Amino acid sequence: MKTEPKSPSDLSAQIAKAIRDAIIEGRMIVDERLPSEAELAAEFNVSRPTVREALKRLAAQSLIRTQRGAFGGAFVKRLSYEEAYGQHITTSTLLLSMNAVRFETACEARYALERACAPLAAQRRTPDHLATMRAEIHRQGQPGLSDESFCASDVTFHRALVDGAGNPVLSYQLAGAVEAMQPLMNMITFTERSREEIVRLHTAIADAIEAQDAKAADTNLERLAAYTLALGRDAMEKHSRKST
Amino acid sequence: MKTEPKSPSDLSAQIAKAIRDAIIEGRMIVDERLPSEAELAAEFNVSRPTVREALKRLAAQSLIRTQRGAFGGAFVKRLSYEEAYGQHITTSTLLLSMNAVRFETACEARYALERACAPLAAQRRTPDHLATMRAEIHRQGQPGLSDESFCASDVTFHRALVDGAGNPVLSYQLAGAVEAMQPLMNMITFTERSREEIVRLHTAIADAIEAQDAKAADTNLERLAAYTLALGRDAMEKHSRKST
DNA sequence: TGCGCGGAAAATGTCAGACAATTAAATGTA
DNA sequence: TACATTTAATTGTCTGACATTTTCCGCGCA
Repeated sequence: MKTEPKSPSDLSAQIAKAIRDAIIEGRMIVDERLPSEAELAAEFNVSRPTVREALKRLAAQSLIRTQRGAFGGAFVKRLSYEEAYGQHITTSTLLLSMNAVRFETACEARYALERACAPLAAQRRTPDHLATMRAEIHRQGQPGLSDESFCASDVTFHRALVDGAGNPVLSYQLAGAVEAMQPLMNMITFTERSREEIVRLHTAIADAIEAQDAKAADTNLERLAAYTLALGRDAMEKHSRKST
Repeated sequence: MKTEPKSPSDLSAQIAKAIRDAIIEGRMIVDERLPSEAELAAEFNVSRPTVREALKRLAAQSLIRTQRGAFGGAFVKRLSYEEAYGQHITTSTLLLSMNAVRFETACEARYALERACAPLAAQRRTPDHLATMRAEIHRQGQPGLSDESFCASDVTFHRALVDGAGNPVLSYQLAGAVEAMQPLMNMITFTERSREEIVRLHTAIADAIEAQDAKAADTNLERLAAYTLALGRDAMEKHSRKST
């Protein structure tokens, strides 16, 4: 007398879904303890390994944490910003790398979103954000910096800009867009001249943010978007010529 | 002679991480088959259930899919936009519900991002997008619509707006911001007057998008943001008064 | 009475072995 | 050749056991 034999097999997925729904719909609150594996097994009429597979699925999504020992068990976990960042970045990166997303598409998305942050960042940036931006600009001017390091510094710069908006939800959403672009950016070879131009634009952006001039920040971000797009188009073209 | 007894216990997490890294770093490509569970068990020197728990973790993140039968097994999965949407929405919703995010913060993030899409949507919207927007506006004008349905329709309207930008990466990033707001929006009681105002603004936005007038779209989105913020503040205030 | 220590208990983590279910390829047959 | 049957490989599930970790409680001792 099985409840529903509709979806053929994969009991652990069904059980995971049932528990996940309970958490999402708020029927279980943070730090509440789930029944023990044995109890869940009895409740769902499956064996303990099956329940365990279900719990591991939830653990992979940071929905629960487990704790050994007496009065241990599985607990609904408070999803921290950091973990959410991490998951979002992983997903975004894979999405881009596995779906042959055009450089233009990713670039457009990233700068559109970043420009949305700029006015807020101009209002609210703290000395900390400005210091980070300046430090990264300085690093980007160092000769002998590898292309990878240059890109990594670029990401840090832009994250500081985004964080400057002082809205953690915005930072979270943007993290995916900014970080996921890095693998695509890494394919670009930055000549000395292009680095100079980028540093120039970064400086202009930092200046505008410091001066709380939203309009100037937007203008220069737009220029940077256009320049990055051109660089990327160039690199992609070379790349495709090589493989043809 | 264990390889690394550094992190005590949770072999399945370590194994999952090892495989996940291999996929993220591109050492395994889409549709490539992983070794069978028995082979992985031998390779990592653990039992099959432990390997299975690791694989379930990866399956929960849509990194692999499994297939039964001869020549079945676990395969690296192409992460589809839809699945990525789903994961992002789940994570975003939980992040907001579990971290006592202020209505203002979420609202600000959402409209900042949406306004970033508007100019692109004005350029590229198709008749389909316009039709969806008009249909939802019509629904929102129906009397007797529950607050929940009104909110759901609101989400559909805004997703059509975002999709109108014709950039799937942008749609993906925005999905989290727009959908995750719904539980917060659901706490608002929409009076007849507030619905009228929202419908009026939605109509103005749809008109602007249809006329490809980016500036008008932006202006009205800004107004909608301000109005939503005011409604939300009101609702939150009442809510906190009730519980005090 | 107060304190520390050790065992019991409860829970997750891991293992071993078995069987069921499913699927594609190989094989046999008309 | 075309179709049915067998077979082998692989995941899905179950049972039972043991290892490990952690908390709690009671006991002995000062």
